[in-house]
Amino acid sequence: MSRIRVRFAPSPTGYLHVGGLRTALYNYLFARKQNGTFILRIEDTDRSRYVEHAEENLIEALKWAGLVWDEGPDCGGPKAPYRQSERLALYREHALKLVDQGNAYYAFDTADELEEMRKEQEQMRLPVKYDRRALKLSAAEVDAKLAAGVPHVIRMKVPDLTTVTFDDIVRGKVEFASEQIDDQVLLKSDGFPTYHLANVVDDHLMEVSHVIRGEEWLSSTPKHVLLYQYFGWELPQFAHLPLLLNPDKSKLSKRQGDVAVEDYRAKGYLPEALVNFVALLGWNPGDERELFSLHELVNEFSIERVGKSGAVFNLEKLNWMNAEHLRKKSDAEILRLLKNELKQSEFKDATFSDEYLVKVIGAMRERVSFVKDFVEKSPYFFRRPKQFDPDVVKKRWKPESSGYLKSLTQEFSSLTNPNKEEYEAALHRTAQSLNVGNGQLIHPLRLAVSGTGSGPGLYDILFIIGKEETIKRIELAIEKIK
RNA sequence: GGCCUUAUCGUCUAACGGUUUAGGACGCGGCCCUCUCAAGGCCGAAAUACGGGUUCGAUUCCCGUUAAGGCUACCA
Repeated sequence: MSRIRVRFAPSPTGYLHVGGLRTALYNYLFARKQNGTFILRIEDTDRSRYVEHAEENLIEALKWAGLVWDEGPDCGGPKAPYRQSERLALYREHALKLVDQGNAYYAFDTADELEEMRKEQEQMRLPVKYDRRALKLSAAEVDAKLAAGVPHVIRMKVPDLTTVTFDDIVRGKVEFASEQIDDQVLLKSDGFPTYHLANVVDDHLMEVSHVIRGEEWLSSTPKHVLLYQYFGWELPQFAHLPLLLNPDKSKLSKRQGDVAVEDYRAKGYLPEALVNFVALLGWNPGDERELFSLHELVNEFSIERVGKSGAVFNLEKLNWMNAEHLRKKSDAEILRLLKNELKQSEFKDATFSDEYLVKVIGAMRERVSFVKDFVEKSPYFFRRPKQFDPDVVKKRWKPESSGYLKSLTQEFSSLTNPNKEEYEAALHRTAQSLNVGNGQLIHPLRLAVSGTGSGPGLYDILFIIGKEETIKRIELAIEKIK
């Protein structure tokens, strides 16, 4: 049995698409599970779409997600180079070989001529396809044009009247009539290969055993199969993954939301959550578990369980999953993330001890979905309330409240280093002496110290901000009530 | 238009012909817990696109219809 070798072969368009992340992830999981090799190959054969720093962004996003490759442009490997723009001679050599064998031919048509041809075909409601006009040229004419330096491409010659068949791991047997297959350009006039040629040549030379890619490639797979046959190479196994969809079921794209991994990163999603989420878009373990670490996914993944139908990218479930992954983290991990978050917040100049922040984490971890929620949902742990929620004020601050709060400050003042229970006891005592229900004190007090009507248990808040601060905040609130 | 692919709750999905009154999760609604908000627990509404076959029996197999998507470049 030959070694498992798979690759993720993105074109550097400037960012990593979440669909690309899913494809990369499945390749990675498949390789790791089978003890195979995961290769990163950059398909930069379109000079007109060159984007600066695209490759760095791609690598950055992949690393952020936690994926690690064994061979690639950054780390090298036995089949280097891993950037197609650095392998041009290879493609030319192979294209020429096909011409020699009669499986490909030169064509000298201009872009305008081709466009006109297509227009006519469309008008006559014919399938749009290269009409092989270049094949009418005699050998002498071709040589003359070549010698004269006329711009040209090399096209593959698709056989007539045959059926191209291949087995796809996710879709089963797929067939195409060769009449439907266009004489695809293999080598462009700028000397660069098209995807089809470069992809086949590289996959063979890099000994790729399984081609796992998006469904958008299914239609061009017969061209690739033909090329393997022309070269006399063994076919890899193909697995075409279902597409990731917009809410309207079209292929996931910009315009309808965020598609770049970096967008999700910037919005505060955890890499574990994004990875877990996209893993489940088209694959499931067969039982009812849904929460997985990358490591667990490696153990559970099987390409046979990949589904066939497209999956809508559902943000709400991603949000839930982010909360789940966040809550699973240790205090120490969240502390690191929170400190980082604080540095980018309005509190970047304030300092808080780790001990203090860990208390905040303990109080808030069941109430947040994102790290930034610690700051956004409970800013009162980092500064005094700036304003008091008007709806809550209306409901909780009655005329008698300021008197109650005053009593509370007196009671609290007598406490030394109170813990949660002592705050609670003190509040109960005050309520009793005032002859009112605990709620008459709890709600106004919560509002006074936090500015809002919701959050962790009141005594947790008091304990965290401390006695001096509690009393100060109550006093400031009393001013407001007046 | 042509070719290819797909089709279970709103969404992600389970069910590899019978154990199914079609299961789980997100979201949604209700209840419990409770100082609030969450978390948690319980309950609920919610789906096999349609039509033919095959079979003792179809979500599951076959055909057709419909719908959706992908591809149809000297882009990947």
